[in-house]
Amino acid sequence: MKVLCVAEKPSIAKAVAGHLSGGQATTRPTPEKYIKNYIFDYDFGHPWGRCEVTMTSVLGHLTSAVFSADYKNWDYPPPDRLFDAPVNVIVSEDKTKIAENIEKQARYVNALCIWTDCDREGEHIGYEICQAARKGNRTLDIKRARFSNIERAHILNASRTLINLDQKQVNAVASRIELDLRIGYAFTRFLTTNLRTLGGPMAQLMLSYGSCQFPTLGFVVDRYFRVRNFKPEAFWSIKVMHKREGIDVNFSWARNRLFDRPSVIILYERCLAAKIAKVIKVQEKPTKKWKPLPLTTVELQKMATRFLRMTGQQAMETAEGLYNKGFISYPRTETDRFDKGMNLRALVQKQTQSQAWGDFAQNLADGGFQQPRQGRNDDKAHPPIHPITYAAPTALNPEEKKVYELVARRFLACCSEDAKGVATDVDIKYGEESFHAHGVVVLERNYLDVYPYDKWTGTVQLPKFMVGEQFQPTEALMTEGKTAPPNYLTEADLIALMDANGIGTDATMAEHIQRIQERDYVRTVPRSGGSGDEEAADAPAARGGRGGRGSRGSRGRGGRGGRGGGGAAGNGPGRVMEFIPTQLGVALIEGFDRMNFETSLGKPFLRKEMELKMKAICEGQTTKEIVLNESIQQYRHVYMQSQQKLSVLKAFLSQDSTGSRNDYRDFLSEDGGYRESTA
DNA sequence: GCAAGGTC
Repeated sequence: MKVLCVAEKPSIAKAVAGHLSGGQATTRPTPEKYIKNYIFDYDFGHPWGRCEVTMTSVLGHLTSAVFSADYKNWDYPPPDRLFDAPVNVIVSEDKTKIAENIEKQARYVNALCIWTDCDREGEHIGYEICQAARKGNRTLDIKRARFSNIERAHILNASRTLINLDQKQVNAVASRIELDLRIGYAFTRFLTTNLRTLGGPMAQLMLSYGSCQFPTLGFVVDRYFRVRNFKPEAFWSIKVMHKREGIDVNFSWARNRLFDRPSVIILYERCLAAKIAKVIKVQEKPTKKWKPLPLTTVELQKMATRFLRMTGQQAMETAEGLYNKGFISYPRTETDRFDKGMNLRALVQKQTQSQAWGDFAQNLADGGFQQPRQGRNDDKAHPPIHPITYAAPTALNPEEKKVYELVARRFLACCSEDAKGVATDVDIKYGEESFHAHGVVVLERNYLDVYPYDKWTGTVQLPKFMVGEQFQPTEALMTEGKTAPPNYLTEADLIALMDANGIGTDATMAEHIQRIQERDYVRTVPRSGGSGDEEAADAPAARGGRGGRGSRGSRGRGGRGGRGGGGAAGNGPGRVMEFIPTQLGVALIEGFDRMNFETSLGKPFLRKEMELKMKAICEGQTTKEIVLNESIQQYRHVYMQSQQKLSVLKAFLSQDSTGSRNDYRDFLSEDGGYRESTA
């Protein structure tokens, strides 16, 4: 019996061949420089038994969907013909050598075993491999291995419990490919050729539409309007401060704030009249700050943009470099839980060599090790991102050093203990009003020692208070403030939105963000100092107690998580980049919102719909043919509407090109309508 | 010249 095994990428082929052969595989080069064939013997058990094995790989997808040559021209046939033009699946030009290698190897074997990633795209790639192999051999027995990591025992187990390819998943992906091609090409040509006639800057531009890039742009535009149309509201509050044991204890008002000044004045004056505050509750209880979850791609990108002064794209390129050098595991994963079988202690041990975090790792190795928390996501294809082997700083360039450090520290944090502390809560009654103070003392920093990206804020120690005791507050203030607009989106925010709404995959999100910048739909600008916090500060409106006057208008800091706090990896505050749409970007989104009443291309719902349809195909509730028919009809309808109301879109864009000022407020859609986070 | 998805 002879078997051909094919993996999705060279690293998997190498690892699997290593395990199956017991390190005894013979390596042969192929015409494609990245790909090698491994030859060895292996006993698959029933039914194949002892086999001569050739193991090789592809590099992702082998094929691509293309229109026939009659549709090359942008003007004729008109773009809407792309909705039903024939689509051909061909081996991509840069993959012919790979396909030929598989075809040729298939001639010498009886069976084919697919070792692609166990996700939907992997299933489709598996199918592409089948097609290439069948060209060389019509009578192959075809199976697929199911595996989610490349631990030896796991791989050996997978090789003995082979399954069949899941044609439903293959069909789901085939639908996605065809729809993205038809819709993307049709609308891109439609936009570009029609709006070119406006002249001016439009004449030169490429205006692309894509099922991921447009919703990504939509998020930026939506936030832009929320900021622009924000109406600040004045509010008033009462703050009580008491100095004891050299500590200023700030008590916050149980009512937080009211938007009615006279009421606050009355309540405030009652407090002052009472003069004395009484402690009604003192509570001390243990508390902890949880260590982070194992690292996913989305999380890596969010952290890199926050703490490493990198874009998501740069972070991914750097992580890929580290992966290709064997320093870190595969960087494209949705999984935030480690497989129980993984030997994490051995990986911790490897980090003990580090100057920077070796001592911490040694502590874990000496008994401090704790099993990581288990997140809820598992893509069944890859483990969380973790260091594979120790990388000396001298072996890395500056970017790689930062990303590697992040991955290593995150991993060690995962394998250590939550930070522990004691929280103190003090409630007082001052007149008729209740106030509250909260303090935390950190007792054991634990993971925080290796993980400078997290801070345990609010670590203020409170002095002793006794229930029933009375005191005259050092100071009581009536404060006033204004609600402040939200911030424009940072890259981390944008990635989080895409993730929560299923726009793009972990491997492509950063590309979509880059693409809408290339297209001049959005730009990044440094965050200006002004806005930033949920609420603008509390300028004192009046003071009482024994205190004097304070300075006006100091703006509170803090608010949103993730600012500053880089520590070793450091990112100074004040260089946060924000995404704002260009007038072109605004015009496209708003134009589509106005043109197509029920299905706006700018909203993320369409992508979510496609996702649901793919799931339905996988679960057997519908078929590829039905989904393609439905969706093409739907998008053709949107296309026709867009064509009819082209003047609306043109109006938006010509305002842009003449440079006239728009008041976009009229066009703001009330409901955001999409999810703000996964939480 | 256009999409999004793999991977190098």
